Amino acid sequence: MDKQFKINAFRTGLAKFVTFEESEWEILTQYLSFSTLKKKEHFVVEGKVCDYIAFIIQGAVRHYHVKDGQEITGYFCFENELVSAYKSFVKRVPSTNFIQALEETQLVLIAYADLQKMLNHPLLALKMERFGRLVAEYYICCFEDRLNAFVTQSPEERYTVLEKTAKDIFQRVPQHYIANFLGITPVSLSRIRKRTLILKD
Amino acid sequence: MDKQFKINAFRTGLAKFVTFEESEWEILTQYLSFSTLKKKEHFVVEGKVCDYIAFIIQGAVRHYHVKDGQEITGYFCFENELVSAYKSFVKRVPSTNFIQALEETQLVLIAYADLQKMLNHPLLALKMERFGRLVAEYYICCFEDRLNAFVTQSPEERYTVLEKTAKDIFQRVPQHYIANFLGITPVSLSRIRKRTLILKD
DNA sequence: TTTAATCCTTATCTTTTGTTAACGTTTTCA
DNA sequence: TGAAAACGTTAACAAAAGATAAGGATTAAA
Repeated sequence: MDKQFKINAFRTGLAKFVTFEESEWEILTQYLSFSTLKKKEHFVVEGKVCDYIAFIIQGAVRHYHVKDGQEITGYFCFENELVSAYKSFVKRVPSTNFIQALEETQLVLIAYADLQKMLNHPLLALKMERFGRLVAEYYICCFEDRLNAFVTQSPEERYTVLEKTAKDIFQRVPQHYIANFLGITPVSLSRIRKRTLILKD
Repeated sequence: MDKQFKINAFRTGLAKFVTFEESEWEILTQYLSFSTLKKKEHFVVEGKVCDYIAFIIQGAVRHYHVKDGQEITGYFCFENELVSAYKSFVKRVPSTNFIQALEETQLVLIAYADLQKMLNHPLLALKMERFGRLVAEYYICCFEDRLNAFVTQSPEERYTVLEKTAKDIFQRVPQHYIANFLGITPVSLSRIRKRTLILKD
C-alpha cells in the first residue's frame, strides 16, 4: 500500500465533507503524514494531549477509558472514518482516554499545528474552516443519535438496533468491547443475546 | 427587555467562539430575529425540520422524545447557550424530538436560510465558517463528556456528579425531567437521592 | 377560592443488571 | 508446538432499576 494510494483514498473519504481543487490539494498534501499501527498499539494515551486527527485507510480502533484498573470501551472507528480524541485535540487538554488499534491500522495524519497553519493559509483558510465545520457537524449528529439511544432505549433495545444496523461489528470486534459500548457488562450482553435469540424462533 | 439589549447579550455570548468586527456585526445583525416562548411553548416539534438556531437570552428549554406516548427528556439548555435540533437543522431532516420552553424564554434567532446567506457573503464567510466550526466543536466536547458518563458511570454516579457540578438545576427543573436526563426513571432517581442522602451524614 | 393537575415519595413486586467464579474453547505468542 | 492469555457462556447470588399504584404536598388554573 503506497503513499499515493493512501492519499487518494483520503481524498475520496473527505469528499463527503468538501472537495478540494487541485491547487488546494497540492498544498494540503504537504501537511500530511502517515502511520501504521500494529494491533494493540496506541494512537492516543490517557494524560497526553492528542496532537493528531487521523483518517483510517484500513483497520479499526477502539476508544477506551481505564476506571478502577478496568478498561471500558466507549467507541469504535473503522476505515474511511476520522479518528481523534476530539476534546483533547480541540481544546489542547490531556486526553482522558486511550485510542488503540484493534487490528493493524493504516492512518493518514494531520498534526494539530499543521491544521492551524492551513486554517491560516490564505489560499486554504476558507475551505479548511468549512471542512472543520462539516466534520464537527457530522460528529454532532452521530453523538446526538448515540446519546438519544442511551436516554430513550434499554440495553436490550440498543443491542437489537446494533445487531440490525451494524451486524458486521460482531465479526470484527470482541463481544466484551461491544458490551461496554452498549453501556453494559459482557455478562449482561451474553444474557441479552441468549434472550433475544430465543425470541427469534 | 428591548431589542438592543438582546443584541448586545447575544454578542457577548458569542465572544467565547468568535468576536465580530463592527462592519461584520452590522451585516450579521440584519439577519437576526427575535422570539419569546411562553412556558410550555415549543421551539421545535417532532416531524418538522428545525429552521432555526437560537441563542437563549433568558429562560430555559428542554429537549424531549415521545416514546410509547411518554415524554422522555434528554437535554436542557439555559441562558447564554445556543439551542437547536442540530441534526435536523444541519441535515434538513425532520426532527425526532421536541424542544419546549420550561419557563418564559427570550431567544435571538438565526434562520437556516439566513445562515447560508452569511456563509456565502464575501465579507462574512470566513468568520461565519469559523463560528460554525467552533460552535460545533464546543458541542462535540459536551456530547463526548456526556457519552463517557453513560458508558463509564452508574446512574448513581451520574447523579452525584450532576449534584456536585450543577446543583442549581434541581431548583429550576422538575426532578422527573432530570431523571430522564440521567437515563433513569423518576422513581429510581428518588431512591438514589434517598440512598445518597443517608450516606452524607 | 376551589378544583384539578403536577410532582415527589414510598411501597410492593418483577425484571434486569452487576459481581464473582467456574468452565471450555479459541487465540496468541514464546 | 505447547503454555498462557483471552474470550464467551453459564450459574448463583446480590444490588439496582423498572412498573404500578397509592398518598400527600405543591402548583396551576378555572
